[in-house]
Amino acid sequence: MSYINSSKKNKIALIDCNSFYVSCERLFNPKIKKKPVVVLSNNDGCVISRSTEAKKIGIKMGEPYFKVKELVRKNNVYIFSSNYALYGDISRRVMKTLRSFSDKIEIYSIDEAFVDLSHIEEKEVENYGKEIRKRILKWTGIPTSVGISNTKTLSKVANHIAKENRTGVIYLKENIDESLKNFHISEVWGVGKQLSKLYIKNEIDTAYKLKNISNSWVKKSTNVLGAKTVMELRGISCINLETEETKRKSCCVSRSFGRKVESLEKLQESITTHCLNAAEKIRNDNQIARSITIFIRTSPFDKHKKYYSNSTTIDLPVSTSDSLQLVKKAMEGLKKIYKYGYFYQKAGIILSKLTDSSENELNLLTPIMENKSRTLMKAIDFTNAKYGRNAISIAQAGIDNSWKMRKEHSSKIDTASFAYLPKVIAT
DNA sequence: TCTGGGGTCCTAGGACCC
DNA sequence: TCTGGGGTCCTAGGACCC
Repeated sequence: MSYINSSKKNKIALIDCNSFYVSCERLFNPKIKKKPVVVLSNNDGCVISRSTEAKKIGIKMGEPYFKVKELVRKNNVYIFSSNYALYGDISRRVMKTLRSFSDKIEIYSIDEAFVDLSHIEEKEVENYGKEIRKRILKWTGIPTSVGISNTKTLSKVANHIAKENRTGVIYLKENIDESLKNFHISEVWGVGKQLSKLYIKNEIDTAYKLKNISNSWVKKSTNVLGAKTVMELRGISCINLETEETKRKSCCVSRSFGRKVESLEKLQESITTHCLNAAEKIRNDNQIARSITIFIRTSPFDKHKKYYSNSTTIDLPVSTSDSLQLVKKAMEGLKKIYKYGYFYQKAGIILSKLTDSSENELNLLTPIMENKSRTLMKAIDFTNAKYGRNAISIAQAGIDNSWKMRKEHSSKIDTASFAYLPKVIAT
């Protein structure tokens, strides 16, 4: 019994770019259209984006590259190392295009966004979705899929279906149950590996069955997020559209090594580099950190060597974004957790307890030095922005590249550089 | 030989206080 | 010798997302 006219319900669209990283590479390389293409993660480690053709061959998402090398060779799959500067740039263009439709938009990740379509008339919704697709494709060259329904979770379902049956746009409003019956539990947004296992053990293997379990059972067996997912499948909106841009609460920079690292010295170099990059990132957002975590680990996959993983967190007396102070603390932390005799595979740092840097101006404990350091940091950031990342660094970061990432398949496209613009020859 | 990186949120349990 | 109970805050670890 409801007084609410169903047409008054929320309508939320999820716009998701198809094989986003692959699509970005294709923009600048027409010859790989319709061909199997794969983009690899940092260090050329795993498959993180696949074209439809590559999916058909049987290359799985997240699979280690070395395991699919044979498949790649046999099928002439085009391989690319990831180029995040390019993907970030294309992403901004896609989102800008989306904003030409509505301000009520939540940028959810690099390749997807929720848009509120509640104001669109019922009979126009699907066409509107088609128009969004068309414009993004025309203005940016990126193909998308659009799923629309009453809640975020349902629009995720709709989007998933649109991707699978290649219709481009799905407005899920009637016969939702039929769709949910064919929707595997593990594909539901918010249901990961662990929850899938739990649900399947309890004979809940489709979205439809999850929708119909009792509230008390979900709450007891999972947590509030589990309960929210169930409500959302019922069409009751529990997860709001976050249209305000928020600043990050922590900032992590970490990398696997191209080659295993044993010495403290090399770890110091990498941690210093990561720390400088993280500090620059938070300065860019006018933030300061109160806490810094350093972590190192050996490979969890190597069955023949002993595994070691450790981290330490240091609270700073006063929040800062000063690279030199942060690096000093990071080095202290690293010495605490470093153990000789291991072959390290990855190292990183996390800056946390981030706040707005303006908040520190009122803090009487802030040393006068802070002003001096701020001027220095500004000069460094300016120079690095102008002459390229790490144009100015500190000696501690090292110049020997032996531990740095592998990146053997880069397309080297840089949309911020004139040198990489396609050339047109007029005769 | 080779298995990514960067986030958020939730919760159990410990520390602490009265 | 006996050794409470309830509240809050914090954090590490886990689960999830892309």
